[in-house]
Amino acid sequence: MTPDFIGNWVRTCYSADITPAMDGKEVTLFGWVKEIRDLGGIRFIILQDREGTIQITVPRKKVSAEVLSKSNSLQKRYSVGVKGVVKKTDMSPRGVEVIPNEIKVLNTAAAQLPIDITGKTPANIEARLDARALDLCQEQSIAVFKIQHVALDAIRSFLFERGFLEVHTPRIIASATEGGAALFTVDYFGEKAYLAQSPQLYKEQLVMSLEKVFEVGPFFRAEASHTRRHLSEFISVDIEQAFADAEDVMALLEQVIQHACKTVKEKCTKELTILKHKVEVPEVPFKRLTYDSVLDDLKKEGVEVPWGEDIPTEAFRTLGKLHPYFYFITDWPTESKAFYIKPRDDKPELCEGFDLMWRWIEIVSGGTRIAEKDLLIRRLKEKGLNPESFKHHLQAFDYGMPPHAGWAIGLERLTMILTGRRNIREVTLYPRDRTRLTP
RNA sequence: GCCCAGGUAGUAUAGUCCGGUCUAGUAUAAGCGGCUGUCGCCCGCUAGACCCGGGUUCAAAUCCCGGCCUGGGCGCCA
Repeated sequence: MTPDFIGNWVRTCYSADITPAMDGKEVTLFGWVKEIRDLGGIRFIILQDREGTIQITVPRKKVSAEVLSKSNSLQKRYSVGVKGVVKKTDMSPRGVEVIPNEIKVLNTAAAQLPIDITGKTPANIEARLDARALDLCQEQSIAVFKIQHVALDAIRSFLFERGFLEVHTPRIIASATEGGAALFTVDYFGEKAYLAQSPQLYKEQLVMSLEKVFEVGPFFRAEASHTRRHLSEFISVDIEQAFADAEDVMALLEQVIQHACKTVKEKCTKELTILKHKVEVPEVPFKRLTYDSVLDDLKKEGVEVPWGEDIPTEAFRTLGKLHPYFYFITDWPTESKAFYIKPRDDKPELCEGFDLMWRWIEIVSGGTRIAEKDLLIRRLKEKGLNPESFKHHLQAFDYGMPPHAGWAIGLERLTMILTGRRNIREVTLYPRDRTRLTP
């Protein structure tokens, strides 16, 4: 079939914009055939676009031969344009339908689709990701990414209003930022380079000049994780603030999270309905649990964690049952956190690092950073890292590094919470994990 | 890196434990035909699958071994 030309057609509205009040008005719609229900003398075509669906009703005896033959040639996923008249009716779900005057087939599609787009036979995550471009056409997928967009937009506006500047630090770096986590290597004109696992060191340097910065971008970790909450490439929402400590940025963070939840709840009612999910707006301040109190609570639940060690996932799952929403864990042992987290002045074995938890999942980590060069060098050594490979970072500390603090939100993990999805790959357009590099 | 589970039509599944009426069932999708108010439309017909290789056996989707692939858990972390 030869596709029609789009010509001078211009979309007048999205499917979702059509209301019974528009009865009799002519509209031009673009979209895709989602479903066809042909009853013989009357045919219903469900046209889908980004904003939803609308029923195109084709009564055989009341439309032109041209429209009848075009509508007859349609199949699922055909890309089409429809010019027609809105008709108010109590016989369609939204109280409206469109009677077509002209139909353009802009492109065809394979008859047998790799996944069911009507949702009658839902595909597994593997089949969905293999056919991701098509999978993303499903209204649930669209809802997920609209919610992510709204949440990120809310976070950005919130930070803009509080004087944060958006920055972009390098993805290609010469040495590890944190040690530990594995890095992807890159051939940089014959020199060995790495993909950044975090903007940590750069954003810290920027507080000397721009004072309050944030960055939204992808970062890379070459950990061979096999879980529902890890990706090799993930989006981090990072902030760093001069003349601030952990308490300051925690207060900012809980407001950011609250604002994102509130905005999504208000603006995404349609998407949340599609996903059958409810977003609860958390009250601030969030609960603040110290590492020591967490260990005590776990002990009461019969879970022993030796002091000084990181809390294992199983223990976090227990903790998540005790605290079923957002909560902070503070006062971690200095040794359990990264080298740049500031030890407490009064108790150096504890530090000013914190995690923001949601049930059993860590979604944010942050803290007061070390601003004093000698202490930073000592901490590097204690962590088994070579200060020499951090010399370019360390030099910044010779020029008036202010006290500062910051955090990093895992955007996909936040999106999981806001959308109720249980697999991080569902909330990632094209996820990269241990075994998936395509599509 | 370690551990567990699993690969049956386009998709999702039953059957596998305990080998044989499995000539592999069902739903949905697809193709053809029918139907003027569907909204998971309905009805009839058609076509469509046991991951690969080896072994055991009279007989393997089913049991054993190896491989490949996938999902999940742990560790690590966002």
